[in-house]
Amino acid sequence: MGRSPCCDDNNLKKGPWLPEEDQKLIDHINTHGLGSWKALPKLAGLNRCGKSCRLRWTNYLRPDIKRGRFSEEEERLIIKLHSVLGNKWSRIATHLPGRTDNEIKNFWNTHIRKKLLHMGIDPNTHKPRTDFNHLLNLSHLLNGAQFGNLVTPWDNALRLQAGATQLAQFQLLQNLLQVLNGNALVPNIERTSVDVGPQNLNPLQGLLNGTNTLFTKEPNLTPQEFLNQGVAPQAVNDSHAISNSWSCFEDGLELEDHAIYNNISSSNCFQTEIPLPGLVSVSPETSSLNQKESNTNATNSAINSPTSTVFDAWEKLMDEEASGSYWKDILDLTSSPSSPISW
DNA sequence: AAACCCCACAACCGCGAGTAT
DNA sequence: CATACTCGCGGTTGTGGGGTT
Repeated sequence: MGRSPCCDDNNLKKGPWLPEEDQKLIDHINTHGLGSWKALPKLAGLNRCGKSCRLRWTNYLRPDIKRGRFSEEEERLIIKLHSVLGNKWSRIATHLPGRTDNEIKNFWNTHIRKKLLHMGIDPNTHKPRTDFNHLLNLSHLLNGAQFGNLVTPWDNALRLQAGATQLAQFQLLQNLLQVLNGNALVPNIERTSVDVGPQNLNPLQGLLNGTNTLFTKEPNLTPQEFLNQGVAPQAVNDSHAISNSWSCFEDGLELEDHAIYNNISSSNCFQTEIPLPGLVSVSPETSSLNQKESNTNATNSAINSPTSTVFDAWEKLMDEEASGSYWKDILDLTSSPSSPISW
């Protein structure tokens, strides 16, 4: 089957539309309604191909198009829909009255995508990014300390701080990842090293040498299994809060999308059937880190809120990280000689 | 003030699916 | 059934405007 000869005519005008052209198109459609796009240009007196006319109409001239900035509500909806439908912009657009697929696509590529990346979330998978370059970069400092090639005591202090920061970040990230993956919480930090053997006690080492990832796949647990493993009941409740928030969103989906959503969520996206744990650490080692409980409340409350999403938690985390107040307390704890952390 | 860079968005291109002949 | 054609979608590009150096 050959390609359509629709726009092969080189004499047809391309590029930005002039107001007169817009008016011709509008007048024609108002008078004759939508018919064959192929025939429209000639009938409307336009030196454009039908495809160009259709695009101009559907993306710009249609009277029901809502112009202007996307609201936060719309942005959240787009993110959620994208996590369910992927790059099905036309499908996503059907859930946002007055918005075109092209507009949503542009908004995604220019705003949301960057925002998610900044938050450490892979915009394609909606899971946390596996390329934590900043963590890896920091880990070089650790490696230096590990091999004893310190130059000055000041270097040592810097590396210690970097290491402590990384450990704290890793632990928190780990919990978040567990939440996002719908997995049980890791009881302690050594748990992540199980997959790579007892010699690899540094989780970052696994990241560096490729033997470990931030997404240690573990079996999903039922609420009862959660409890049996000693996870606080609150954690289970928290998980239901997230599930509820998702189910609210599900209500807004059409049946067709619902089927897709269920398919995705049960495989590699968000888990709603399996309860999600809360952002609480049960690690004996890290419990001392979490003594500064007030500092983690912001993150926890984000999860506790029935209307919050995982993205809220991430955003809060990143804000905390940026402000440094949260990490400062951890650093104060871990940079002391009696630091409970040892790799 | 000019040059350069970056960003947002409109528009284009190529492809696949669906439909008519 | 094969072919021709149209339509719609998603990826990509081009361009204008604003900000920065």
